[in-house]
Amino acid sequence: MSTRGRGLHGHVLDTLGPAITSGEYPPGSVLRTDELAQHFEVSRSVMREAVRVLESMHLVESRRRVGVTVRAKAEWNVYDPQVIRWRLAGADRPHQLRSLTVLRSAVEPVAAGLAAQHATAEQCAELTECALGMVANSRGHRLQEYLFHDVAFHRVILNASGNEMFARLGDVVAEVLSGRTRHEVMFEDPDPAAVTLHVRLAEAVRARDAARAEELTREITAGALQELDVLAP
Amino acid sequence: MSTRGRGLHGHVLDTLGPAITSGEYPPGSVLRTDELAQHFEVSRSVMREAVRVLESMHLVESRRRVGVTVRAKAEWNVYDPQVIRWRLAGADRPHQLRSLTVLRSAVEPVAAGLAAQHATAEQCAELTECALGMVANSRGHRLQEYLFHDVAFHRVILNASGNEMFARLGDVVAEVLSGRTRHEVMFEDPDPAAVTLHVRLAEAVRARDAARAEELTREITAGALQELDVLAP
DNA sequence: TGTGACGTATAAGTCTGACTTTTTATCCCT
DNA sequence: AGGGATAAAAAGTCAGACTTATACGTCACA
Repeated sequence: MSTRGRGLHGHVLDTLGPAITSGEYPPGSVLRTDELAQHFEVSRSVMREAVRVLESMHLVESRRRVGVTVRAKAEWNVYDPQVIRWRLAGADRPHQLRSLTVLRSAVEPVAAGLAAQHATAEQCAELTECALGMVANSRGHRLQEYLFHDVAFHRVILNASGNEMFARLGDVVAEVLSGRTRHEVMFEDPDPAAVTLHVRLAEAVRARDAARAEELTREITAGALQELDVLAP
Repeated sequence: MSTRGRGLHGHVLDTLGPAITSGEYPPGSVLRTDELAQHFEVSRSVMREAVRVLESMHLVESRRRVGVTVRAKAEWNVYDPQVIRWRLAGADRPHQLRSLTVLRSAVEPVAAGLAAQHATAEQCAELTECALGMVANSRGHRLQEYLFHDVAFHRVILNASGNEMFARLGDVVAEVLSGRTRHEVMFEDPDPAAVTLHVRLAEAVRARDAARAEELTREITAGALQELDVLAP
């Protein structure tokens, strides 16, 4: 998924991107296009295209007579899904996971409130379906199946909010949730309280109760934050 | 600011990017690199670099034997500052402004709460300074000066939250605020209630009162949303 | 000794043309 | 009509030559 071989420049990015975001090339480092091209055994044209992409993500800055300079972390386009994926795969994964979870705790409650106002009948149906799927897979170590429905649930909420900025966070939430299941210690079944909250949230949206939907989502994201505190001190 | 002449490919992007985000090339449209290169009177290499950047923003998809296809709006990286700027300059500016303001109403209250917990003494000082600047310029049609302090105020809050995802929304908030002053009808002095709220928010952060900071920011963003409702029906 | 003008080396930027690869559409044969 | 060979089209890749901006060192002059 992350590595779709869409050409040589894609392969270069898949190596160089993580190298930069992981700090292998610290901010201020100067790279030279020619050297990189040799190192990756690609032509300068391909290398230049890769550098342009990194530049558009504000990871690097290219200046004449100087080279390609790695920018300060504070300048990176941290909302770029590609950058998020690179960072989640790298060393500061825990830190990144926390940042994103805090973002979730801000955005999702408001999104849920809007979803309660704007969700179509179809979206309400999807929501209850996902919630039921979560319940059905909440026991017996069916983590993959549970995750699938959990991700789908939050995606529907974000989409149903009717706000495109919220909707585009679906991928981010998916990464956070799946990352939690994949990498962190999560051998046990999911918290029953969380499952119940999702079921009640689906009901609240169906009932057009925006305030309740918002409050329930606050509890869900608060739980996610708390869980993170337990796992990563 | 937006058009920094960082080369020919930058100039191409400044034309082609807005053309795509404004719907001049609707989703599904197929462009050909060679034709575009001729049209912009640049070499294919330059054109290819521009296309790569657009591709990294998920605005287009490049496929062999087909061409460069404009992607559906739902796939765009709408958090990319460049994309945001292009869209704010285009036709669906009102829609975009609303989306971003809703995002603000979700993020800023939580950010303010965190800021109250983590702000340094220096940041607290900056905050009160900005608030005073707003007060000083809240009368007498000093809109530019008021805007300057308003933007700085919200930037400090987002930075002080200690969350990098929030911090990177500083530019977005700046665009929204300055856009409001620049394009919309805002000949009158700013709402005195809003000014007061900012002053009180600075106090709340200084007093480490997270709950109050969050609530005050909710009122501020609610006001911004309401203002938008009045101006754009 | 400090300072400013000047020249030079360097690395990115640009262009061109030839070649390769992938994918799609067409055509032909069964 | 269906399926497989074939051709065409567009992106992808590469190599090499040239251009341009600019950091840095040098040297003359104050």
